[in-house]
Amino acid sequence: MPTRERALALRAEIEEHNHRYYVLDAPLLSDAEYDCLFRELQALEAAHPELVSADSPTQRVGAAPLPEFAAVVHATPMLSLNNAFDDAEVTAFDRRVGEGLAIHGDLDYSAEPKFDGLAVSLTYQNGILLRGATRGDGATGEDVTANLRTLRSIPLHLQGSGWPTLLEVRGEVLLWRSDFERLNSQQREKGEKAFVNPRNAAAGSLRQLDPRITATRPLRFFAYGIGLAAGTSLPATHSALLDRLAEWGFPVAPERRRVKGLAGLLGYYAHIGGQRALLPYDIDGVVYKLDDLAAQEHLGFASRAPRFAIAHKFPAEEALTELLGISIQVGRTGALTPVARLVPVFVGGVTVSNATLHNEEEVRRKDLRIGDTVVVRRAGDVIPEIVRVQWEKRPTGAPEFNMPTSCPVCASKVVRNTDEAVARCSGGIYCPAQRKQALLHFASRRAMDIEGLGEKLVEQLVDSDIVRTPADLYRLGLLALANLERMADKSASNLLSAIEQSKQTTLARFIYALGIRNVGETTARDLARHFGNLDRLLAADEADLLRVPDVGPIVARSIRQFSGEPHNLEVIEQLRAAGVVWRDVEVLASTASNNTGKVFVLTGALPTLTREAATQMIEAAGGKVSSSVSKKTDFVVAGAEAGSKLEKARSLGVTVIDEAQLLGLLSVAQPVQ
DNA sequence: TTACCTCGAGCTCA
DNA sequence: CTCGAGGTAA
Repeated sequence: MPTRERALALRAEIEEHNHRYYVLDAPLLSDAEYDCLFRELQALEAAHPELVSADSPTQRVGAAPLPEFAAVVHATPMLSLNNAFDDAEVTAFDRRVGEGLAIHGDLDYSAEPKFDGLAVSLTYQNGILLRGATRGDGATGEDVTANLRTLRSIPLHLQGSGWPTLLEVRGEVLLWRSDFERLNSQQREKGEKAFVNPRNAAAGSLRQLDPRITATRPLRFFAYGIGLAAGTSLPATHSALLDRLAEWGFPVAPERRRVKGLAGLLGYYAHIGGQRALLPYDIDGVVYKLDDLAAQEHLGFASRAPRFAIAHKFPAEEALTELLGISIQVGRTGALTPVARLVPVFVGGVTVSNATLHNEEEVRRKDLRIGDTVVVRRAGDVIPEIVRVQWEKRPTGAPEFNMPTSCPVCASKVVRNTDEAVARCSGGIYCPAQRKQALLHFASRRAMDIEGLGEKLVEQLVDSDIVRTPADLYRLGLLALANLERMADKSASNLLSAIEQSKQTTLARFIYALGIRNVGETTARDLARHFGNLDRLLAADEADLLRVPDVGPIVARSIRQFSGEPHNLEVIEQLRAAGVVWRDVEVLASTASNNTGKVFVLTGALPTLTREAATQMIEAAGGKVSSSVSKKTDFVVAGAEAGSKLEKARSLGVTVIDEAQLLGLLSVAQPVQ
């Protein structure tokens, strides 16, 4: 057989066995027989490098390391699902779906386990794996193609036929528990650190810059849906779509089922719950999706999650531990937060030793006392929470918790407004804790972006009284930094140059950096845009401030309080004197105000602009971009394959425009900065 | 909130 | 080798 044909045959055969092993879980060959084929192909390709192709199974061993991961903008955002924690919430979901579709009687759902891994997106062009990306914040993720290529359960090219020319498959990367155990014993043998749970091990493996390391980690993939498909028609139901994905070579959960109505959903939940410990991988619940894809489209999305699907989560794992004490954290605004210090306990896959208690009321309600035995869980997957106290184990004489009446850091009086739950230290800038937080905020990435000024450094700078206000940062010299820990020549000069660089900023960033209460990034931008320069903002009275879009009485009062404080004005003067500058934003001209406050909704794929670019342009012109169509929407910008938003716009009589019309609208108001 | 990866640089010991 | 900072993910 000619070499070329032999290579192709070997590839096909190896892929087939990969598929049988990793996807169907039904191998035909022993590992040794498989290795034999694999080595033959490797040898062939080594002898004939021109035969090597990116979709050859030998390429799964991992390409050369990358300097960094590139950003990937998702064609359609990778949203998360709403959660249901009990039967009542599932019942409500089923009722909402029925009402939304005006259907009485049982609905058909597709139900599947909810894998505990990381969400990824795989893009195939003409059947070839083109790109793999992490979910990121839903809009933008990271390009981890080289790493995902090494997963044998991910097809490098699609099988079967009838696949779209452009296909984006979404699914979960995870480790099976048995593979995780094996990986950890290998790690220990090599003298490296073991991972604490399969999810983190999978996440860590995927974030390796060197794909050759990823290749040695037994990661798996399960597909659960698609983000995009162009060039062919798809099945009418989600369950048929999953079957189709299986035909194309993707692993899909064998536990998936079609179920009918609420009873079917709850029955499935109970069934999978019973199987949970027997499954080879970790799951944290089950997912229900309305099966009919057209009906899904009809229901559409509410804010950040689809209306047609929900995750029914298993109850969070709980553990017993002891409350060692309650410490008080002082925030940037002086807010005092009680934090439970716990005897470390492993729960929900991590070791928990702290849990925020939010405020005094919360501690009272749970009646926590030092020395109590408490039930701890991780609520909503992440935040540790004290569920309750085991009263019977309470040590005798344990005193009630009281919020301190003076700040634990600066001893200033603690005040609490009658209508608020939070107690605050009244020390303001005299409180070192508040100063530290204010400085960290000032230096943070979204504010002045002073790289290298982190927690430990701020701690040292404030404690040694080298820095009291943000303006002091700009007076720092090599000498002042000389005696600090971990701050030798190189670090010091890097810090100074980062501080120097931060002097060039924007008005919006600067306003945000000031840390005015209730003024976050968005409000800071609104203020910068409205007033155009800082002096006008500082001189504004409440009435002026209320004219800014989205500024209400509370925000207006906070700003007035800030600018009425001479010390704040002084620091601002010092900052300007030190050379902090920004280009004043021109107040939008009257022609531009055509778009001011107008609400745009983007739907479908625009011919030339990305969603991000369109959003930026609209915002720069004073408009707003919203994710869902309502009566308040002024324009719906529709692109190719616009879906339910377009229908909704028509039914509400909202003006629908295309990209060209959008550009026309915006062109009268060119972005100012 | 915790766990993980990665980087640059400081510290430590030969 | 260890630390601090900065990033990501759930």
